[in-house]
This record gives sequence, structure tokens and C-alpha cells, in this order.
Amino acid sequence: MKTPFYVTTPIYYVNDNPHIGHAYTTILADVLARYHRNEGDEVFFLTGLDEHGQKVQQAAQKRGVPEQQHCDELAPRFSDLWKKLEIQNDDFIRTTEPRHIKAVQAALQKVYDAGDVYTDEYEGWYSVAEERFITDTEKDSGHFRDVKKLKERNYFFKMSKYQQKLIDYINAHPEFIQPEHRKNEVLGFLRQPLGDLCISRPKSRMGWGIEIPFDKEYVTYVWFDALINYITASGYLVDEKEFKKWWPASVHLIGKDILTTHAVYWPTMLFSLGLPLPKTIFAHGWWLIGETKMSKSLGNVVDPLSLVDQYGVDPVRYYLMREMVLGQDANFTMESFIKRYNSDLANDFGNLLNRVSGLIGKYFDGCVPKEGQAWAPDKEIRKVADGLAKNIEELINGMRVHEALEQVLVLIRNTNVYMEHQAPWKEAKENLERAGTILYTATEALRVSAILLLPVMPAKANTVLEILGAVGTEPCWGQLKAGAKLQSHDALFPRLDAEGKVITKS
RNA sequence: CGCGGGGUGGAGCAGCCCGGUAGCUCGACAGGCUCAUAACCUGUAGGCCGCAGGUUCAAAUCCUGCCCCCGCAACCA
Repeated sequence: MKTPFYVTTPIYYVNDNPHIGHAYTTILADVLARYHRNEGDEVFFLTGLDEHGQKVQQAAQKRGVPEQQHCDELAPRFSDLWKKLEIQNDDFIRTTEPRHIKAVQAALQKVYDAGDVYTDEYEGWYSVAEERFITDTEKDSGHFRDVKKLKERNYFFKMSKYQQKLIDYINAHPEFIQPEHRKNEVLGFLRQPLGDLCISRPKSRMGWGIEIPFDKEYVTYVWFDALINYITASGYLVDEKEFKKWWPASVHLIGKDILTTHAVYWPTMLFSLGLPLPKTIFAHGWWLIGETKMSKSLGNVVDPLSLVDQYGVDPVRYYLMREMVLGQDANFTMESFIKRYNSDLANDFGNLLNRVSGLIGKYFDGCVPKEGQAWAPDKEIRKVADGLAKNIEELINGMRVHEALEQVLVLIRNTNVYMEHQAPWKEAKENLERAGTILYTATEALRVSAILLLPVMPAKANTVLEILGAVGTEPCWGQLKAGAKLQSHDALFPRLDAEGKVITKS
């Protein structure tokens, strides 16, 4: 059945350097999107950039170029990376686009008309670096540079008005905030009285933003600018039919650091706008680099591009999806990357391909043999392979991507074991038909595995299907055509040595 | 008493919600095979499931207390 599936990543700050964290979230979204497409769902996958704010303004000034030009020049660092990572997003929103500016202004007006906006004068300590007012305790912590006293009139959104409604909603919708411990965290946060949100900045201080429709001396500040992107891109107020189809989003993927903005601010904004809330907000963990946090000051930021350049997209995508237990933090180390690569991809997956294609080449002129009568061990493989797709679907829908991958690997490993036990290379000398059945079974298991790995390793899994002449087949048993000529190929994933260099045959 | 996450064989994790022989991957060791990317297969060793109580016929799993580690300032998924 065709169901619309709308998945989003956060919009990334255009000024940032793309790193492994951005890549992770986006690849995860892409993997979910691809699985759903393969299931026949209609998919809308949105990612994009946040291009307003003081840091952009400052960076542009520093370079002596207009802000928009600055953004235009930086934006490709993200969009190019997505291409390189085989990301198939359906839209790429930039908050400086007219369509977004319109949507934001319309939303602000709506919230204003609903009586949820008021002005107030605020005096307090202001951190220039942080672009926000800080509390006295924060100031005393000494963690903020460029702190000064500032008095300012601003617009506020009555977030507090919706506190109880939000609490009730979260309690009534257990799938709304995931994983569950994040939900508890949010509910804990909501036990304190909620303040109201400051949603404006005077242009005199910060002009690089979207003008507030009811006061042209002000631009809107971050929340109503950034979060609105999720509805802008799905057609809010422009194409009601489209919007109805996609909104509410199926899942907002976020990092755990922006849980509050997505699970508290955003829902109250949507309440005020009279719109339904996204079905799920899923907060994943962080990549730690060798047990410590990734940070620029430590100089341990992992550049996904160089990894991809060295090893190709597919291993990187596979590693990120397999190594992180969704929702928890994970460690990135070259050592574990090389281990995963060698054991899962080279020794298990790639090697199985070599085994079957080598034997079929040797004993069957490179043509897929016929599947004869199935013995018990054959039936065992067949049963697992045939049921795997359903299995994977459930795991993916339950956001258990790493387990889904492990399930496929289990089939691949079992097939290697099966090969060992059935020894088609021996059988070929006595009973060619039996050898054919074994090889058909193993190749068919490989084909099913490759299909189920397509969302994670689009290039390499497709290569396998091309070799088997099975592009476009379904992940159920028996679609491999007997007689099909296998294509010759090189090692799918050449093994790496301890330093991560490709081992070449001498 | 700030909030949250975690503590399971050498490493990384699953299991905990819905109590009932402790499982997976990697690594070590010993064999085997030789179709294959020195890959693959079989077997062995290695754990008082952080500690102490409690509930129970039975607890890694539920309850209570305690200890230890990591986030909660910045860049930032």
C-alpha cells in the first residue's frame, strides 16, 4: 500500500564545516527514504540550510561580500557532499529563498493574529558570540565571551500558553518523541514552568534575517525562521493539496542537542498555527571520536569527504549505519572502520560473491545453474532469505537500522557456512546437478542480500545485482534466472591492511 | 539530594520494557578446508551480567540504596 513518507534532517548552519555528524544524519534520512521507496511508498526527503543569523552576517562582513553571496558560495559544500554521499533528497531548502521567506512571514502573521505574540522590554546580559541573552548564572560561569549589558524591546511568542497541551499530547502519543528516554527528558523539562520565546531581533543590531510582517524594524530570530522550513518545503500556504499529502511529517531526524527546540518549541508553534504535529521526532546520539567528543579545538573532526575519497561511499555509509545503535552515542575510530570493512564487507559479502561467481564460472560456463531438488540445508537458507525482507521492513520501521543490517549479514554469513558444508566444488566432480542447486541457492541468497542492502550501499549492492543480471528484481526467493550469464568482476571490497591501505595482489 | 545516559567474558555491543539454561561481532588459541579477497569452516578458553540488599520457586532482567564513567560551556548531527 502506498503511504506518504516524509522524512527531514535539520537544516544545517551554512557557516559550519560539514562533518561526520551532518553526514550521519543525512545518510540516515537517505537510508530510510530509500527503504520506503523500495517498499513502494511515496517519499519526500527534505534537507537544507539555515542561512540567516549573526554569524553569517559577521562572516560575510569579514570577507567583504554581501551575505547572500557568502551563502551562495558556501552552500555547495553541503550540496556537493550530499551528491558524493549518494544522497537522494527530494528538496534542498535554503532559508534565504523567497518561498521560505513568504512562509515564515505568513506563519508569523498567523501567530500574531492569534494573539500569541507580544512585545516586551528586556534588559540583561547579552553574549555577542552566542547571539543571545544569557542568565546571570551563565554569565558568572565565565563560559561566555563578549558579554555586555543590553536593553532591548522585542517580540515574544507565548509558548507558555501551550505547555499543558504539549504535556498532554506527549503523554497521549508515545511514538511522538523517540527513543523513549528522550521523551522522558522532555517531560522532565516540561515540569518546570515554560518561558516565552523571544522571536525577534532589531535590525539595528542584526539585520540578516526575515523581516517581521507586522514591524519592519525587526527581523525574526532563529525559531520561526529555521523550524518553519519543514512546512515551507511541503507546500504550506502555496499548494494545499501537496501540503495535506505530506504534512504532518513522518519523522524529523535530529541530533540529541536540538531535542528541546524540536520537541518543545516547534510543537507549540504548530499548536498556535493550528497545524498537526509531526508523527515522530527521533533524536540520535553523537559520534565520539575515539571516546572523546568531536571538537574543532581538539582537531579531531572527521571529514567525511576524505573518507569517501579513500574508501568509496558505500563502506562509509555502511559503517555509519551499522556501528551506531540508533539513539545512543557511538565511537568513530579508524580501527573499527577497518574492522567492519574487512570482516563484514570484504570477508563476508564480497568474498561470497567471489566464491559463487568463481565456481559458476568454473563449472557452469558462468551461467546461473538450475535449482534442482532442495535438500534440508537448502531449504533452511531459502526460508531465511525469503522471510528477510519482511523482517528488515519491521526493523527499519522501528528505527533499528543497525539490527536490520546485522540481519542481512547473518544471512550472508550463514550462506558462507552453507557453502562450506555443502562444498559445491567437491560435488561438482560427482554430481553436477547437485552442485548447481547449491550454487543457485547461495547466489540467490546473495541476490536477496544485495537488494536489501541497496538503501545503505546503493552503488556496490547494485554492482552485485548487475553481475548477477538481477537489477530490478524483488527480494523474494526464486527470481534469479537460470542460464543468465554472470559478468566478470573485480573484488567488491578489496581488503584493507591495518593502516587502512588497500591490499593489492602482487 | 540538579538532569540525563551508561557500567554484561580482552574490545565493541545485544538481551532488561513483557523475570526462567548469558548471546553476537571482533580478538586469542587449536584444528580443518582449499571454491574464494592469507578469505572460509569447526572447536576451545575466557563472564560471580558495577556493588549491597529486597521481591520471587526463579533476577542481567522487577524494587531500594550505594559506587564508578560520560554528557548537560563552546564549534556542533
